[in-house]
Amino acid sequence: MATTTEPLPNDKDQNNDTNATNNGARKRTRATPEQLAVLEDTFAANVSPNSKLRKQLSERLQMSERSIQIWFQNRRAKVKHMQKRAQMQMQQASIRAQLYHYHQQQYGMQPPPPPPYGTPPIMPLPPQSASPSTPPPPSATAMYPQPPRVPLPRHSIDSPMATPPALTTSSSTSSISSASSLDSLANNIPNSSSLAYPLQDMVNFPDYLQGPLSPSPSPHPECPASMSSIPALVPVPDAGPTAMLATPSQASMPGLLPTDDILSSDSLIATPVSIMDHPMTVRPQDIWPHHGMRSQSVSMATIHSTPGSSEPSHHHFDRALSDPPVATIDPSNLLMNPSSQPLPTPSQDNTTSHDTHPPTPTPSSHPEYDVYLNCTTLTIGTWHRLKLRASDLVCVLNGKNFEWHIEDAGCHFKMEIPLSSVASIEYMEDANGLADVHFDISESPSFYMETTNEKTKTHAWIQCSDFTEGKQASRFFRHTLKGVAHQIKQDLMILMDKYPDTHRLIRFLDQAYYPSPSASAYYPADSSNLMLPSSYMSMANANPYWNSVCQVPPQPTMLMTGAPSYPV
Amino acid sequence: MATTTEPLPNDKDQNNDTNATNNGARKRTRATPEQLAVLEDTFAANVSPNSKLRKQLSERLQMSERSIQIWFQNRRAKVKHMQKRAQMQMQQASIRAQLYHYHQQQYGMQPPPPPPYGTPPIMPLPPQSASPSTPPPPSATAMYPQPPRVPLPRHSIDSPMATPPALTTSSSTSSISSASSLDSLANNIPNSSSLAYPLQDMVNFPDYLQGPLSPSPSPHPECPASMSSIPALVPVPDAGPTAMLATPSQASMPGLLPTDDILSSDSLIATPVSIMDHPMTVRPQDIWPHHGMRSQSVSMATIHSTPGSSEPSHHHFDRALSDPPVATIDPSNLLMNPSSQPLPTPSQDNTTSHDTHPPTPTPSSHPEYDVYLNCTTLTIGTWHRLKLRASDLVCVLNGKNFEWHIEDAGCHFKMEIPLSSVASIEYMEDANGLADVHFDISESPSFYMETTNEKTKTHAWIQCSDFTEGKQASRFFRHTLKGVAHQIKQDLMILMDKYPDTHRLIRFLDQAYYPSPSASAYYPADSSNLMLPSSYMSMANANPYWNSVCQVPPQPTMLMTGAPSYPV
DNA sequence: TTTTAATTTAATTCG
DNA sequence: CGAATTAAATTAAT
Repeated sequence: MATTTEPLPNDKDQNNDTNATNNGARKRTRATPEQLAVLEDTFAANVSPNSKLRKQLSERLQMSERSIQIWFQNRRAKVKHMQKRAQMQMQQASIRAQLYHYHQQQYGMQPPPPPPYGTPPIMPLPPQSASPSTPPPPSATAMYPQPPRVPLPRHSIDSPMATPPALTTSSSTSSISSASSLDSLANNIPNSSSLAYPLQDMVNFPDYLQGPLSPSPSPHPECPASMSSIPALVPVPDAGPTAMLATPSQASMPGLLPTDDILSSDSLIATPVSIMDHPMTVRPQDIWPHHGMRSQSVSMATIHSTPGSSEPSHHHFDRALSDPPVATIDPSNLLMNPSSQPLPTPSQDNTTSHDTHPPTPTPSSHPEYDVYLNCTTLTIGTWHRLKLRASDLVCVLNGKNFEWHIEDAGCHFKMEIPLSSVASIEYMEDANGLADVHFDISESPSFYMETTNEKTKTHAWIQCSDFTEGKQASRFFRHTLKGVAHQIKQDLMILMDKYPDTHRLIRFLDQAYYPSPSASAYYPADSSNLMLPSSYMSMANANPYWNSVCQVPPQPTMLMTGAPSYPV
Repeated sequence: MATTTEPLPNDKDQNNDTNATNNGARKRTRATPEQLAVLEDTFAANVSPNSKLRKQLSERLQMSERSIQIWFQNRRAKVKHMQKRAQMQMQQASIRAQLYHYHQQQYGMQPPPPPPYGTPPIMPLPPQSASPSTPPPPSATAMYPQPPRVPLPRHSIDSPMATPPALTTSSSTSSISSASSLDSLANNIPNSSSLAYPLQDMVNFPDYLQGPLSPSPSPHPECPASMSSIPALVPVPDAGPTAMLATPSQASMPGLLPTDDILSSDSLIATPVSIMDHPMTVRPQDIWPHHGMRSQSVSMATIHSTPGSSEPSHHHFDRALSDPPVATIDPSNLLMNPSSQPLPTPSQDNTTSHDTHPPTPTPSSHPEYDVYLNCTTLTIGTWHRLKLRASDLVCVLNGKNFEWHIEDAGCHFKMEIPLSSVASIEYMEDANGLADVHFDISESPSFYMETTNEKTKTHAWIQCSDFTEGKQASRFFRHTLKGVAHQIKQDLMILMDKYPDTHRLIRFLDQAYYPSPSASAYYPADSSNLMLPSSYMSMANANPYWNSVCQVPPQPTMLMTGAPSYPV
């Protein structure tokens, strides 16, 4: 009772309920910023720590294990909730896009003006979706300050060809404007009666499209991409599968302590965490109030399909930093891309994900090895995608492209970055055993979503518009993957091994400090060397949950710091 | 969709997982109040219905069988969890009692003041157990609103005799105050240094005594009553084996439907329920939020031993409704009561419990027959004891006393009610095939706990303080047994047969209504007559789990209603 | 009001 | 089936 410094464990059984009377007087213990920093940092790498890690956190943070557990529960719930909101926005935007397109086709006229908030009145939507009692989700045009608009080429909105709803292959292409310009345009159009007729008289929107907007307790809406039965209505998610996670350190959180010994080794490797069933789609500012920048959400999606091409070619739209790309919609071609390519989700059996994959069903037909980058988070601008379960985020160098795969509520998205457009890849490790890998690219990625032909049960990728919130991926050309340091470092080395031409791109930077002394207590003095893929494999296999939450293998971080093994 | 009124509650098969993405959007189907009422009512009589009964419930409640099953599982787990919590409180109180007593003996001074919350500072506890981030568990004295305190006779606390720790027989008797007075006293004493010395330097508390207070991962603490190795430390559970169950109807739940046809006959008699390993110790408000009254937990136990008497005599303390009894402690005599009387647990072979027992090993040496009252619940005030397994609750008229036996985590308790103090026994049957038997008594019962001499392996009953939560048994003189109607009715008839002088006490009241028409679906038209003990016997034998959860035999309830068979 | 700690309950997984 | 865990929903404190 006298000598010990602080590692006095908490009374592991105090949590057993304290309120003896169960009198609802719950006492709230607010987490201090320091505690929060550690918790968030841990959450960034492991959204569902096992009891051992929780115990370590408990000791470190002087919180009860119960509180730790509850914090993580609530944290996951929070992300999930955000995702739900964001997805609703996405679908609303999608419906608006369909509407707009339908109008284009049917009447060759300006689309009905969307209301300043929420859903357009022409939609047979329940009033409460736009009722003031339920504040409309901070969508897009309403919530975010409009960026400086670059005048758009008029032709992009001035070709209202009255194309009939093409249910079959048709080369008709209706160009529409990009989101912000459309919105600004639409907002200036009075809600004329001729445009406000009820659309549902002609079009029966399937339930799942009205899903989240319906007042009825409809089941969770399906992915609107698998809608081959209604080819004219192309849901083009616009807000996209925006998901997020950032570490407080990334967000330049003030008062952040260099907490580093969270990612304990053995406790992490053995965690049979349950994999969350929902991918996360949230906006960064919902989770990280420290993000000063507010991204701008957009309202209208665009699709550019490439008929007949089994792999969509890269369309490098003319773009500027402040000018979203302009694409065209041709719904008639949506199902013309029958290359059934299931989403590569190596993390579902991702115990081998560190290994080079022999020819696997990949989004592309390149014979090259796929190299997977095991990461927890993808960040572009302030848009984030958090990997809570295996399929939420898959980053792979596949042939000549980097591909970021995102699965959200059954919808598969991806963006492709040609390796040729990558200017540099920077690996930066922090003191917490985490690392960022910055991809500086020279042009916008290409965006795709997967469609499912429900008749043939085949899948196809169709190009779509930038699905990141605010189309940030079209403006910010630095993509950052965040992951466990040595894990992603190894992936990079594998990458260099398989793709020697990346040597000139990759740089390993030691951002900062070595692990703090206290970290040694958590990282056992395991001096095992950096494992090469062959030996790494077996280790990964030891934990079937390997990639699901990007758990860290039992390797001391300090071995990862210092000079890069592959200086280029 | 047109005719039915409203009983189309939940779409019983909507849960077939619409989301193809296997995003396990766990659909939570919340039970309606009506469903809950039925479930709780069923649970009150049968905590583990078999599949047949579950199926009936499923049809009746429009819930899936799976949901029914899960509900019961969770319900059992809930009770069990409550029990664990309550027992830990009990043990904490016990430890405090020991501490206090130790102080009394060692130093003849006031006990160290307990801190406002949690464990006293003299305990070797890690600092963070009192850190602000982890608020200590609110102990009984802290959480419960203190009742109006009745001034206690000062002598009860003014005899701080410096008795040395009596490890052998000693007639020294140190009087201590009752719980509330002790707490109030202790709280007023400043934490002077002379009292805050480390006690463990002189006394090695066994691990199981420090159980919930210890920072070490101690295993589940044993019953503190079997501690003959440390005779000076007499664990006197104070919160006692509080357990509970009440039916929603008893708790005057609003919106309760007269559901009555739950206790299906054959499905009940054949249920091979697994017997839970833990008795239940929960507080009523944990389970029945409808209980308006909040019991007051107390902090200090008292013991009054009766040296040399093989059966403790009844000490009728001076008591008032708001004044807990005051007793004395003489730990030297704790092991002086070597009548090894195993707890009579007739329900372990209780298929014969309806029969008159020939001379069995009973707590008393009376030659009279023991008559067991098969019941599910004992209720005193808002304190409840639920019988989940056989030994959890045994109610027996044994010679001249009613005895309520309670076994909790290896600890045996009982309270004795002299037959002479019973003013009336009322049998009231409800429409659900359950019945309450109200015992109105004229004085407080006597309370005992069983000790085990670990050397001789003999057991002994020592008198202890009221172990019901809040010492309600010392204030409320109506004891209610709840059980299966005709079962307990028969027991009463047997009782009257064996103890003719109880005729004047027992009254059979027909509380209410006949079973509702819908009940006929669940009570097969088995018009078998009220079985007399002789014929009843065989039937009871058919189910070895007969008494463990007080399952109801296949007898129509309506036969039980109506005029009492033994009008007095 | 929003955020978040905490509770309750339905459901899942594993042994 | 139970134990442990988790998610969904809710409550309540901030």
